[in-house]
Amino acid sequence: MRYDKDHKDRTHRHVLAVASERFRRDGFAGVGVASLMKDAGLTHGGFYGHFRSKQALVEAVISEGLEDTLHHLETAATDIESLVDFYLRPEHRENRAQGCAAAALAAEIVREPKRARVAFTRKLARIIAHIRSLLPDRSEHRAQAIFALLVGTLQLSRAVSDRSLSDQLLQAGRIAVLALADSRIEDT
Amino acid sequence: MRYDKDHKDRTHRHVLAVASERFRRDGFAGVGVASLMKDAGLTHGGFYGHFRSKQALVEAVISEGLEDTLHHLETAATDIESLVDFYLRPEHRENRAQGCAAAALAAEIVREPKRARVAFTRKLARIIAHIRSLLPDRSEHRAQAIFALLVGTLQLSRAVSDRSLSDQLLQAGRIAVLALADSRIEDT
DNA sequence: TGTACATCAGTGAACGCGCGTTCACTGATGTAC
DNA sequence: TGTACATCAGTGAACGCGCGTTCACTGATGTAC
Repeated sequence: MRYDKDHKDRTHRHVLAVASERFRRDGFAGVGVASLMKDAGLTHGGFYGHFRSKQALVEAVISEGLEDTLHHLETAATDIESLVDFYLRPEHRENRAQGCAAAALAAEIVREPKRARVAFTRKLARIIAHIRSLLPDRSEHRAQAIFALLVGTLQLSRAVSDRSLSDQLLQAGRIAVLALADSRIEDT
Repeated sequence: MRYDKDHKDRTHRHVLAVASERFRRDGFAGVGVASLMKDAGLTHGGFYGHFRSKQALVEAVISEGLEDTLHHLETAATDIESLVDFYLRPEHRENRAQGCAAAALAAEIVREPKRARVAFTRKLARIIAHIRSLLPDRSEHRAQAIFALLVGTLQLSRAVSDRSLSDQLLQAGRIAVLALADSRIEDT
């Protein structure tokens, strides 16, 4: 079956998008090539027409596959309050696949080769720059701490088995982020 | 070779301890039974004399294998400043295997069965209770946010490829934890 | 005290299985004549 | 306009490999007589 000129490109992006969700839900090691391609509506053999290896896919997802989520966060968070509303809402906790990649994958990215960690670092820098732009004093340190707090809060709220504790953690994170954003404390 | 009465018990605890380190470094999926037992100085077949399955080991590590680390944190952190000194020091960032299990494994524990998440929740509650005892106002919310901030900061500082950014993140986390601990903001 | 036997933690070959990867093939459609 | 051929994204059988797991076995030492 011959396809139109940009068919392969569309498939490539589709596989990347599916992988991006599967990785966030099941981890890099938890997603097999065959299972991934099945989710994408294809068979496993075709994978290698799009990516050199599974490792190459992991790196492609980190450097290209998370663009939409980042964009989503950048547009949804127009001030600190909308940032916490967006990030710490229960639906984000429940939906790892479409959620923040840093919260889902940071612990695994540690084990990836330098190239992948460089790509992750670039994304992180963009997020922090965005948060910084929402802060009254444009503090870099404060922006960094706020994002770390968001990531940690979301992760703990997901890992915990007790629903009300999980809700409490989200609430605690919310209050602390707002406190940090308002804080008058110097950061040097 | 017949062994003395508590030999098997010692081996059991030894395998548990080795697994606890390997899991924190390589993730649950990244540690094979054979490789684990080799690290413990044994052969793979013997594993099943100690644990019903790899899954049972994962659950055993979560509910029993992290006791020493928890104890370590509880004794090292006698006030908020020693807590951040202990948690956010570069050696902790570099040493995942002996470091905080929440930072290393929270993102993976999400995928574990309820039983494992219940065990994790208990550990987390103890940590938070300890942090709470260090706070001037004994605020639960603040203690929760502080631990989330510590976890998120450590993870991001580990994932990032740039050394000076990583150091900056640790520093930003430190300042923010101290700010939160001092904060006069109400938390209801 | 000496000998035969029981014990049982640990060994390592073997199992089925799913992994990542390769490759000869398919077949719908664009192109050449 | 009709026919022969080239193209190439996607197919699926097959590969070696390491996984988790099983099990018959080993062999040092405690126990029975």
